[in-house]
Amino acid sequence: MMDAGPSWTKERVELLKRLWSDGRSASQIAAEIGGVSRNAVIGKVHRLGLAGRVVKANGASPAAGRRPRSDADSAAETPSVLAPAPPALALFQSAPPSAASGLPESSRVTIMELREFMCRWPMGDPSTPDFRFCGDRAIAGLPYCTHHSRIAYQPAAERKRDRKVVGFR
DNA sequence: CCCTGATTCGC
DNA sequence: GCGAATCAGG
Repeated sequence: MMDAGPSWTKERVELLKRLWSDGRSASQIAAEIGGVSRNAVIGKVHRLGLAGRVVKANGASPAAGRRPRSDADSAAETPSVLAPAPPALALFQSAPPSAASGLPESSRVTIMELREFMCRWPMGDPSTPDFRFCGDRAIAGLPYCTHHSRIAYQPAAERKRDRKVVGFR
């Protein structure tokens, strides 16, 4: 039989649509469908016009896949905007600089900005207005992002002794 | 570093 | 149409 590669059959497309609308990530869908990469899934999703599950407020993320491989323009690249002064919000007065250990603390959102797919790891004192949630992309089915999931779900064997107070920070 | 989706473009 | 490469961001 000349069964070429398992392309996007109607069944596979329907499965894709279903999983995508179901909120599964591209990589998860790719793994579930099998035989395709997450890029393939994303590409197909876009061609199907399914992209943009999340309604962004105001085209907040225009930047994405440019392809600088064309050296032609790379030569004429203009550095332009240099970022001289980082705002450096001094958010948590109780947060020492000891975060140098590599603590991501990337996004931080208020409870109003918190979405289902965002990490609910509490950060700061809940009794103060500075209180935020981590807000990173949560692992599907879990309330936390990958980083905080590792903290929250430590194997008992590993945290036996080194269990420093994880405290919400 | 892990992940996420977005985009471009050679095939 | 397809998806790897690449990008930006969490």
